[in-house]
Amino acid sequence: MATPTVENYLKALHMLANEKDQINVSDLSEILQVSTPTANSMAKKLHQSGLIIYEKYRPLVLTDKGKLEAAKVIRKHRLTEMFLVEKMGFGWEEVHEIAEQIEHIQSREFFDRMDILLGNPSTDPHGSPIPDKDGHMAEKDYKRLSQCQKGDAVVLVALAFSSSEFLQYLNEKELKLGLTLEVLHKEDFDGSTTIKYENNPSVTLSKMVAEILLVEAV
Amino acid sequence: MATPTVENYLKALHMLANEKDQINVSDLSEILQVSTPTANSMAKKLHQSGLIIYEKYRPLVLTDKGKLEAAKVIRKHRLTEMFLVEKMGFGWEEVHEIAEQIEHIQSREFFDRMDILLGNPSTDPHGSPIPDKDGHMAEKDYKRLSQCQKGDAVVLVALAFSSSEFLQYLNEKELKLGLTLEVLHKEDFDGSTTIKYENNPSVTLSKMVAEILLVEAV
DNA sequence: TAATAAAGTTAGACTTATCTAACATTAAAA
DNA sequence: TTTTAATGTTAGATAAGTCTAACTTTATTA
Repeated sequence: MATPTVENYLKALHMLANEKDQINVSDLSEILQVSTPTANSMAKKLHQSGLIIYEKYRPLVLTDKGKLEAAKVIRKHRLTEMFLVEKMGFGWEEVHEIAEQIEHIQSREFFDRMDILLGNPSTDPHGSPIPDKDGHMAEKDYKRLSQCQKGDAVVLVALAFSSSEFLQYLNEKELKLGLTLEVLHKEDFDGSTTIKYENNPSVTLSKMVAEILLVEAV
Repeated sequence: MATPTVENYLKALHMLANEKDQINVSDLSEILQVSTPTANSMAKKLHQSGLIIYEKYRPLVLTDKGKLEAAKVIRKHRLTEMFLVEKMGFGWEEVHEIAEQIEHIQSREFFDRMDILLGNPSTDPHGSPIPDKDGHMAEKDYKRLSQCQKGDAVVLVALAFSSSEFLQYLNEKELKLGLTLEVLHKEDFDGSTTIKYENNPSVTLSKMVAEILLVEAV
């Protein structure tokens, strides 16, 4: 069985693979907050276990086995986040740290039970897809709110980023997944987007924020 | 913060303190399945942290600080067991191994939430008391079924031992906490006890089993 | 293309938690 | 009470995961 440390490296590699086409040792060291020699020696170890392909001075590549193991960890993490929100009453901004620990629990039954109680959810509380038991993950390519035009009506379905600070910001604005957003105005000057939703007065979001909000046409 | 390993040592020490009046290094090594030198060196470390009193060749004694920390771990373990049974549908014979892992999660909020959802339970699924947040634990001194006389009617309230094999045995006999047991017969020869409960035909329990079943007068 | 910067690697050390082998002390038995 | 058995301790080794310092390779830029 993979140690919690190995699980964390696999998870990081899987996330990075979705963001970049080349994963360097330094990417790994940065995301996991360890020194490059540490990431390097772990890369060798993962290679020995057949989880990645590692060759000196070359980018890191997850093997199929590595991808599957990584998806399993991500599944455990996201099911946990959903469970914490739906069944235990936590806010979406509180669950990451706890799920970061619970994802390392070794018990198929425990996570299967969560899955059943949640009714086989397909996404976590931030709209990120939950891999199925075989490691398959619906990699949807959502549009960003920043790409929408004046007059568009869209549903907020996911977030491209979900730090607890950012989630708290969304809480203050009463922005939640599932809301229908109407684009009232797009400011060319700074790329900001003004929207209206629910009973709130219109709200102007910076370009940075509008790029994080992932939407689907109504 | 205590590491998971330290938490395990403290838990073991607290359990041992309730069973014996002297805790030797070898007791600790046996219960935790480590070598005596390992238990010895950990004892020195716990002493340094002010969690136990350790002197060469002397029995180990938990300090107040150590007792409190141990009680906190036991609280996390037992709340988890109760949560797994009451909120996630696990059988009482399945929860120990999972709770053994979850007890090391570092998040006050997580366990507080369990506590609230469970309505501040005072015992775990096996009838063992759950310490409160200050580490106080109701140390009830229940009578054993083996001490009951013919004609007694008692309620099964807790178990003095709860391995998954034993719990499975109780499942087969449909014995659960809360049941009222009538003592029909006591066999002097082998110390066995014959009881009747619910709609079952009468059942004879060995002396060994009757000593594990903790009861209260109806 | 040669010099410099950035990234990657090796070597060696540290910490935690574990082990075995050897030795010391206390307790039990003859 | 002396011998033997049980228990406890020390010393030294190991594995996982981490670090810093020094060196190598690849990439960038002048």
